Amino acid sequence: MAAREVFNERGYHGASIRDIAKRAGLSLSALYYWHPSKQDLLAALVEESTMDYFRRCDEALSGVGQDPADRMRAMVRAAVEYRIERQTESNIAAREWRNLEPDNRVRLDGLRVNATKLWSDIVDEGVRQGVFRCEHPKDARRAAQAACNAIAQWYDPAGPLTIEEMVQHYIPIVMRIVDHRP
Amino acid sequence: MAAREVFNERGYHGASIRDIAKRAGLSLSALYYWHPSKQDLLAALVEESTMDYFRRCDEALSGVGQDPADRMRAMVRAAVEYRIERQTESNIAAREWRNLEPDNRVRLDGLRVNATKLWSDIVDEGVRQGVFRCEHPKDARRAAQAACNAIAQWYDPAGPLTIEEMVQHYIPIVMRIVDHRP
DNA sequence: GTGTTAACTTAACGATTGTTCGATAGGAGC
DNA sequence: GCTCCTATCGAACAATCGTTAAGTTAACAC
Repeated sequence: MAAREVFNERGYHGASIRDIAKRAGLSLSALYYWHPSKQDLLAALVEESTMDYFRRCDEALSGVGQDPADRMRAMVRAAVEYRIERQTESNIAAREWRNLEPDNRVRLDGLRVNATKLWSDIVDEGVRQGVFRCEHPKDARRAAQAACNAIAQWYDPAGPLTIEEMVQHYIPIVMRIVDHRP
Repeated sequence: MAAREVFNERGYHGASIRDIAKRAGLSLSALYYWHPSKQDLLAALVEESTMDYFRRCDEALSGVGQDPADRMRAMVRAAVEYRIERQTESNIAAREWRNLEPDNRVRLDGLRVNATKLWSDIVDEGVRQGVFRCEHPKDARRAAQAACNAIAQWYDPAGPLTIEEMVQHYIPIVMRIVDHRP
């Protein structure tokens, strides 16, 4: 989808449907034959990307045991990989969320809440077991998510850091945020 | 400035100059009498806000000694206070940075680099002295900044957390991110 | 009273926006 | 040969966009 590139470069309102069509190698009318509206282009993109994020996290957790530390490590891996591998969509979803029309926003907010709950449950269980000793679990969770989310804003695929290195850097950071003590 | 509200609600391209004028209680032409262009409205807003951030950080650091831990705590306080007290401008600057025209962007990028260097210098000095033991200072700095920056995205002034509580929550989080050991 | 200036007004400018319409080309089925 | 359907085209729609021009009002200086 070429809408991805144009939305990323110019933002939702800054991107014209003519730019998108041109980038896709389609005429204006041909684009409308395939997609009903500009809003639908954004909603479809955000939905696919958000579902991909949730699915990655869900699968990562299903492949690991019940230990909160293990689950947190799996979660960070999934999150870091997603933010890098789906960098463009991640940034569009973050920036253009507000430009979704109410129906789309409400529907997709559900997905977002689900994903955040995956983080919360791990932190809460770790605190309950006493292996995470952070004083404020909610803020620890927010800090951990924010650190991972921000990767999409600055990561340079042509830079020195591989995805695996990023995962290995961010796992200890997040473990310290939740104050993990084995 | 009413541009602040409208840019925040609709984004730069989504906000029309007519909306901004109406919100300011001005006619369209009266707005143009006071401000040369829509782009100038955004640039002025972002510049003032970014300078305020830098000034707050700078003053916080000048009021504290050379100990990296003390300096980091002062920095977190300044950052958290800024993200809450200037929440709207903070969000606009973050989201609409890309919509600054090249001249404005280049000029303001300098400010942003300066602010980031304040963080880097503290982390680097802490690592040099051995009081911060994080393995990857650059990523620790990025995580700390991201955690503080994100506050502007979710903080609710009508919610249960006061500014001072936020400061007290985020100082230990950041100290753990840089792996401070006294 | 005359001239100057600041602070607006109404009206319009050309350009671009998202979207739609009717025409048409080409292939498949019969 | 005829019909149907998919995919696309060029052209146009009304609306809105950022910006500007020209005229008006009120206050003040001298």
